[in-house]
Amino acid sequence: MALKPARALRRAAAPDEIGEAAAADASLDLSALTQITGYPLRRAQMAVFEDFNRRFAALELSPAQYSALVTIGDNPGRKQSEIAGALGIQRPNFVAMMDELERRGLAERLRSDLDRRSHALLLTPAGRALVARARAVQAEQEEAIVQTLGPEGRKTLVGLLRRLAKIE
Amino acid sequence: MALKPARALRRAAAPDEIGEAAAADASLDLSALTQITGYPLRRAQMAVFEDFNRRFAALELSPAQYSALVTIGDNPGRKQSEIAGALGIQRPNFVAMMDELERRGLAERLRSDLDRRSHALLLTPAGRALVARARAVQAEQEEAIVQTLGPEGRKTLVGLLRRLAKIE
DNA sequence: TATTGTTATACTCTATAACTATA
DNA sequence: TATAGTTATAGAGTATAACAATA
Repeated sequence: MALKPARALRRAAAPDEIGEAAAADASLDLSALTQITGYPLRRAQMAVFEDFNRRFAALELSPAQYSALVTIGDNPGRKQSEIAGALGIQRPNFVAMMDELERRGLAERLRSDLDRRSHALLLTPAGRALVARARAVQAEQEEAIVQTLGPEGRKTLVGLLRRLAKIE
Repeated sequence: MALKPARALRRAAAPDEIGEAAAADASLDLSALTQITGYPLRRAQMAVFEDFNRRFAALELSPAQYSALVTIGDNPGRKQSEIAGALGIQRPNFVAMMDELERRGLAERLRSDLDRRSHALLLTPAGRALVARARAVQAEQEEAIVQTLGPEGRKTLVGLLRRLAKIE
């Protein structure tokens, strides 16, 4: 279903903005991990996604659902397998997500006339309205990251991550 | 494509940077996702962990197991709950991991005399030998990242990720 | 009463094989 | 034969409640 409400609500009393996990035992030596790329990469991803879930609890959108709706909205009429493939989601796993988005009246599948095997994906008016609200919430998270890293830091980070993920 | 070709061919031109989407379908517009932090952060984490798994297949070590062994080795005698907490792993989930590391003769649990509820964690000689080999493999992955981002790029990335994850 | 390790459990994510209907 | 969508399923990963032993 939606996200994990318990998990999102659990962090309601957290003091800071974005995650703060491993500080429990400051006397522990984690230097061998914090110096390599993979460990802070994983921790940062967890922190940002946790923050995302908290901000998007009211809209009931997971990161994957947000990425799907935005991609459908920017690429209307594309095949289901094209959307899934672009997002790195296995085709079988994308079926349940589309079922849910369709059930909530946010997106729809239209059978193509040219190739009746495929489904053309579109946003509904309600889906477009939700995406508009969601983009505004997302902009707030991005602004929070700017507060932490500075505008240049954020931009540098995104560029380095894109090169590392080979998505540009 | 089939129903409304005009809309299907529409391209939302990215105002900011490059919009040339991911590898699978180069014509898909993912610019709304690649410009925000969360999406490339997730994709980069997936790519780095996939590369980690390939490199560590021979040693049969997952990223989580590597982090546990390194942390135990750098903090011998610590309580099981301290190691788990420092790594952001729930205590119940750490039990099975320790069972496996112990079964493979890499780590051991010693009952503390001071507080007989707790287990002090240590590496075995075999565990220390494996960690030494694993650190060398890890250094190779880090060098591959330097090849992609440059030495300065890698260092900058790790620093930004640490600040974002609030670990230090 | 609180804490440590543990068991049991459940829910999400992800990966693969195989089916159907089309091509 | 091959492809798009689907079903079924299995495996990780991660979350919480509750229990026994110990403090």
